[in-house]
Amino acid sequence: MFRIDVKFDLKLVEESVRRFWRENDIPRKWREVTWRRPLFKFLEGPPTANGYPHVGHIRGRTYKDIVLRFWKLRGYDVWAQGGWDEQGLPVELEVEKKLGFKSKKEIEQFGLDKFALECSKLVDHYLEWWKKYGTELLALWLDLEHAYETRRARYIEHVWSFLREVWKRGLLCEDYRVLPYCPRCETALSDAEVEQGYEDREDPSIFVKFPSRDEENTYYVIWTTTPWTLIDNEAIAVNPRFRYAKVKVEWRGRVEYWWVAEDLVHVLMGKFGVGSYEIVETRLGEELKGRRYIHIFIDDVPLHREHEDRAHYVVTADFVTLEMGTGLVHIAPAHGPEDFEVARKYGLPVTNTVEANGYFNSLAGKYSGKYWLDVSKQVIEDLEKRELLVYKESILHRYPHCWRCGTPLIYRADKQWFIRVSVLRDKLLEELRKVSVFPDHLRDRFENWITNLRDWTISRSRVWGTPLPVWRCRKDPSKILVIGTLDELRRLAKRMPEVEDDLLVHRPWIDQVVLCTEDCDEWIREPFVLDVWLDSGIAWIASVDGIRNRELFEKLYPYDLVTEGIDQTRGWFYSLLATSVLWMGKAPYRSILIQGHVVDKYGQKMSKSKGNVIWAHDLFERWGVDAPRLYIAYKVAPWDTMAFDPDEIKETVRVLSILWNIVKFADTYMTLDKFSPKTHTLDKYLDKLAPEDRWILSRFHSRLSRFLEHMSKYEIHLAAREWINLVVEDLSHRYIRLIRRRVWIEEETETKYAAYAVLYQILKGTLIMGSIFVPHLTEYLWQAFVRKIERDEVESVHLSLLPQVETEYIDEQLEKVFDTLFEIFSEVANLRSRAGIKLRWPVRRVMVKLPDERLADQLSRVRHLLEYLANSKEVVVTTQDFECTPDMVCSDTDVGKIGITRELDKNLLLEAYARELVRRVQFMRSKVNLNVEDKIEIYVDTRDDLIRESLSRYGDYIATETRASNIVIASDIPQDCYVMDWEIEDKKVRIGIRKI
RNA sequence: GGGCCCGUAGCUCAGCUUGGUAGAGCGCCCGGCUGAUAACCGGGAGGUCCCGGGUUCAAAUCCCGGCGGGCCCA
Repeated sequence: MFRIDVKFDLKLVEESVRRFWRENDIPRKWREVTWRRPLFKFLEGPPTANGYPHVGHIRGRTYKDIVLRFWKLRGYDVWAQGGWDEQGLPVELEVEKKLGFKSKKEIEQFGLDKFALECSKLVDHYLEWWKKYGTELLALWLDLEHAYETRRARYIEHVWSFLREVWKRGLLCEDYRVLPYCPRCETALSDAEVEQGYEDREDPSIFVKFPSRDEENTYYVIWTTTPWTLIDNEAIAVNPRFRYAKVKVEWRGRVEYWWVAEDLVHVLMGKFGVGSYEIVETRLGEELKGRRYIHIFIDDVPLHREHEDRAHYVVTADFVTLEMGTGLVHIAPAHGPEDFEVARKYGLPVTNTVEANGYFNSLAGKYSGKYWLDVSKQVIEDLEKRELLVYKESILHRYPHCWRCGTPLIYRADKQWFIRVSVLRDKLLEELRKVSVFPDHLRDRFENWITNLRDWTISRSRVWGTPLPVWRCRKDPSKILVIGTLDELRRLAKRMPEVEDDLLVHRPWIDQVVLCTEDCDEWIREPFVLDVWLDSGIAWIASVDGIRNRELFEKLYPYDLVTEGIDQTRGWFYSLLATSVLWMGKAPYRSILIQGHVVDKYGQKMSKSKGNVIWAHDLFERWGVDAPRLYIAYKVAPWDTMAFDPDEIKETVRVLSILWNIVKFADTYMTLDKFSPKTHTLDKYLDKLAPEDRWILSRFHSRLSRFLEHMSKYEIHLAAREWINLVVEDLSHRYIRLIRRRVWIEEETETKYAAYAVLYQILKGTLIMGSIFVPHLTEYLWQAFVRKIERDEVESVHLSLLPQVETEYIDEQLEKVFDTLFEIFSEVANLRSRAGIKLRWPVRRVMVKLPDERLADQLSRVRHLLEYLANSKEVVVTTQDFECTPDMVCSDTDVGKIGITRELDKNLLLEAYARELVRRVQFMRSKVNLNVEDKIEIYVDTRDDLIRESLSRYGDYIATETRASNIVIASDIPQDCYVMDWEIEDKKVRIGIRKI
């Protein structure tokens, strides 16, 4: 099943590994919680089942998996329960899209019950994709069998219990508030939701004059970007401390008087194109207070006639600034939180003529029945006609949009349910400070958010969500009852639909539940559902059914880690914190890892409309799983934005193929030589280790140590880079190259087995380390190599343990010596290519001058390695300067001065020819597909004396290198030979080989 | 308007905490190896370290001010 003598094919590898895991139940064994080992407690942030998983999700889930695997390999049990977010606006919108609905009315016509069932069905559909591509295929071993689901009755009961607790503490409130509404979804949104939807938008920016009632021919000039709110205007606000000017202007051929802030007069008159003007009077804002104006829609919107006694005058407010506008702010109490506050203070009427769907109602007179955006246009037109529009332009600004459907939001006053989290601000900050935030520089943002925290609007006028568990007494609507559990509900129920629990806890069924108590014989439910963030926010207890499984809950809470995208600072990270601090008095997590977003390779946000989304399914189809995983792991820090370029995955494929080949190399020779780690233990060879063996041991353990260090700080990219360098640089480029000669020796030498013992141990460690990034390939190699050589090793690499860092192996100086060694080799190669001497041609001498005596001394002791690498007869390492004679090429480098001789005497020449011959024979061997151990006979036909001499002097060498039993110099080559004609430096040579 | 992050080779990113001659991978060009072989290895070209100022013997690195990109808050 696991063979390494085949072509490297990642997708086949993954396929057979998946089968192995399935057949041997490895993920379940991996997840097993013994309660005997320390437990790493992870709380899964539930993905919303309203779409297909894409590369952004895969990134986040790869990190989750890497971290979980890491702790498992450190000897922990891991708590890895899955979870799904299945309700709320996101799901409803997908269903609406599917059914082709454009408004909430259509849902009602369709039937709430049918709609709810459609929602549930949609969730089922997407869950399949999430389970397969977002989880199992990715090899994210969450427990999906026991995954928590926010639509289940058991889960919803926790949200209810939480709210009942909030209610008991007097923090669940009902009140009029000005809130952002999505007119498309016809529901209010929370601050957290609004934060996610700021987008640039072009709006009209208009300056309007309100006629004064007290002064002849005089106007107050205000500025607004929301013309439609003028309909519900009730006052003008000025800053009591600013000075205002009454300006005599000539406008459209008439002379009149305008009030604006004094400091802005010049700028504004310029903007309005008023040629000549004159300030005739100035007043403090405070002095303007109480002055009356004529409402500009007094005729069009009859309602305002009724307000004339108690509104339509100048008020003062500190929030008025001079940054934008005129220093006079129009106040529409229903359409701005600040306006609302002012209205409360002055007792102004709160007029709201706009319904939740964005249409003006019958109170709006002339504007009744129109959509707010159209009203804006019409207001501008009307004001223009009436010559009340002083100036009009447009403005590009950040405007809140619905986070799910993209519709611009409107602010309007309505009755809503709140949790008074604002009173908890300090406690939340205090508890947050105890949490480790990765990266720490994002802590400020989180704190900043909490510092500015406002009360949490939790009611939504929607369908598919956790119902607000509030019932109101029919006879006395001031009486409220909050239900915490289904048991309680059943106990008090007077009427209840006969449906299963999971439906009962949803609209419309729950709406039919009528309760009865001693106080009141008929309690009717408030028809709201809850903000979906409350669902996932309660996961810290609901995921394990904590109100019933108290013991388990207490073992898990608080969790060690929660990790999601940066957008969740105000989403899930916050809702977890708020609910937990409210209910339990502390944060539900010890650390949070905040992940960056994924953008496309041009740095553009991925979106369906742009068509640049990379779906998990396509990604895996093309690249398999391990290569994208390693790519994600090493490319950037978890918290950085990642520009995802699928073409770059090739790089990680290359790394993985190198790993494959290294193991294949080891496997080939270890098998050939019957290496056994039980008899050829590393201990046995410790005093026979070559310097390169001691070097790779040191390098491995220092890399392992840094790997652990990085992982503990969630610097996953740095840990991955350590591992990649271990594979590519240390093992492939260096160590294997250095031990090749030793490994090729056919006799059973101790030095060969020493190399095997070292290489084997390091490869095992490398596979275990790498298993957190590339779980499939490492498993495959574990089975194909490690478990072939050690049958009693643990059955899966994922059930093994990371090796300990053996500090006694770490020798920084030795590592430095080898770094220097390879740098010198590099430079020699450079000098050779400059001098036109191929590596195959030996040089007489390499001179190295190092500044550091100790380094020079140590390097000198491994100069035989340099002689081998550089193909030099001699390497001289000194700290003395040497002369660069005319027969040398030299260079000064970072490490020191390096020179090589370029004279080629006859001896060297003969050796060079021998190598040339070897190379050609090797080429021919591979041409005829000979195996490593096949023996051959070589026939050489040449008339060149030097080549003949080379053959006779280096015959043994050539024979050994090419596994030839004999070499014949002959002018006629036997018929059954494979023959090729060659030219070696203009010398013609015909070579024939045959297998014997 | 405020806060945070980022700006280094054609591309993706290290280096910056603790100043000391600018790094890697990919791509490109050239070469090697042919016993890891549809693999592996080496070399080269390529940079105004976003701009300007300051501190310093010395700045990619520290400080100040801009510019550009991203995120967040108002």
